[in-house]
Amino acid sequence: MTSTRRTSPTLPIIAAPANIKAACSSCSLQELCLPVGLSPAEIDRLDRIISSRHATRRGSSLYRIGDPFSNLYAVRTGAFKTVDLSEDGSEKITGFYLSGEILGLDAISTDRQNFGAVALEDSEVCVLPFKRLEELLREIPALQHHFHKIMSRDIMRDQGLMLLLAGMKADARLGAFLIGLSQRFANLGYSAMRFRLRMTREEIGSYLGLTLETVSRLFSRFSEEGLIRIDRREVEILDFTALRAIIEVRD
Amino acid sequence: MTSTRRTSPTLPIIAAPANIKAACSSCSLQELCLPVGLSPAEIDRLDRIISSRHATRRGSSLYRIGDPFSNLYAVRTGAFKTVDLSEDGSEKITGFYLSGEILGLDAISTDRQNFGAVALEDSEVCVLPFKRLEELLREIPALQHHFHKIMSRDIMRDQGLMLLLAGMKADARLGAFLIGLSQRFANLGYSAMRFRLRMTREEIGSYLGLTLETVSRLFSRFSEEGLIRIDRREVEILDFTALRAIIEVRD
DNA sequence: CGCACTATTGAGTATAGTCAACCGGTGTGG
DNA sequence: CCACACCGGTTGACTATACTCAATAGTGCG
Repeated sequence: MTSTRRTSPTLPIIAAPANIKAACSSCSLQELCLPVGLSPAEIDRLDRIISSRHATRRGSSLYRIGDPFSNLYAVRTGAFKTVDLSEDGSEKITGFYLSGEILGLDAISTDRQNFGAVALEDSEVCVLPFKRLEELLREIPALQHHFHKIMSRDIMRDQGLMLLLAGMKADARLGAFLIGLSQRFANLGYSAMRFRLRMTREEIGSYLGLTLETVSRLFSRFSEEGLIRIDRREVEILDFTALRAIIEVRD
Repeated sequence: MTSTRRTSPTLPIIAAPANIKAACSSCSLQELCLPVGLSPAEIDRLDRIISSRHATRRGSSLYRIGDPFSNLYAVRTGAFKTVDLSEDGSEKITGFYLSGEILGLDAISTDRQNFGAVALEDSEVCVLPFKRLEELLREIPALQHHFHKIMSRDIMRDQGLMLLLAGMKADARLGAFLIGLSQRFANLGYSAMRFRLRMTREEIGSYLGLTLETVSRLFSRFSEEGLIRIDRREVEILDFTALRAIIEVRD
């Protein structure tokens, strides 16, 4: 909504010049991203393999389905969606990624991108050359273990979503989605109770296996019931407990 | 649920004695499991960290939710399901695991088992102490990369299931399930066209987000339509192409 | 032999999907 | 600068898909 306004049409999509190259050592996401638990010296070694930052404009692709895989991407600022395209052209959203989260882990197994990554707002990522990262993992046990935890967390999260999709009714899905977003924003230091959705109703529906109409109706219902306040994409959670209660009603 | 009945109370669940300890070097799953692409010398080193095999009787748990995490498990023979228990006692199935597949990857992130693993038939696993495995990954780049691929493949597979659950109708879900099983059996060298289901209709339904009645009705319908022949748990795929066609009708 | 479990099938229902109209804000072009 | 078109969102009416409840039958194990 608003972000388009802020978007300067002249901003090119380029790797950032070397002088503003990525630097974990000075990054505010240090405690959420790859460097967790590393010593300053180790962070410095990590810094050295991160070739560049990369800006992606809202609506543009960071990578497309079928692209050869060579890098992982750590979201620095902004937000992304990953999308699966079916033959008929319709797209399904497989995930949303916020600051500190890693994109591209699924491509390791296939050496090609299996999904496309599209920026939901003007965003910036750190480019992590995977080959060099693997070398570094061999040398820094703490980084190795943390990387395994990151992949494992992805598996966990996906399984959580599977449970949600397989077992929950529409209202519980949307409730769980809001609570999940709330927690992720809280982790980033933002308010857990008030945040802005980065995606449309249609994108939420695609992700949750619902239609945009159902999502819209549920937002209205939650609002009437006093669980949330919602104005366009601004969400305020008014009754966190009641929202949690909705998702417990799992068959 | 039911499984308690069949479990013989006398067969102990134990680590196999040392003389029949796990040995990748002589395992028929070498090309599907961890050792993919390793030299004989490297496989030997892998062998040395695999402390034991472990037999699990049909219906018994390999591990339970909340167990501390220290090992991964490679399925050697048999099949497992992983289950999530909700407070009210109902269980949801998050995955099925056949020979050569790795159990427990989600627990790396939490240091505890997030799901329970229950044998669908009398089964045997190789126990992989994760700490020692990580050490070995640091020393054998080929093993490291393959392990990353295995984790990545898990992420891919989960995302595939998410797409299925979020976007497909009941018949497409079941069709995709059958085709997926068929491919996995084919990988193991079994027939792709004829196999035995290891799980009940209820377990399939739980996994696919359907009721057991819907699963049963769909099997009947597929059967009437000449797509498959099914007798209890014996499945024969008669028209693979038509089955594939069903799952394309997404959205 | 009988019980418990698994599976099949039917009838009625509820949930979410489909189709459609409408609204408001935003950005574009006359 | 205003009008208009477009996109995202809301709401309503109707419908279809899959769920619930229920009855029945076949298997396999104790």
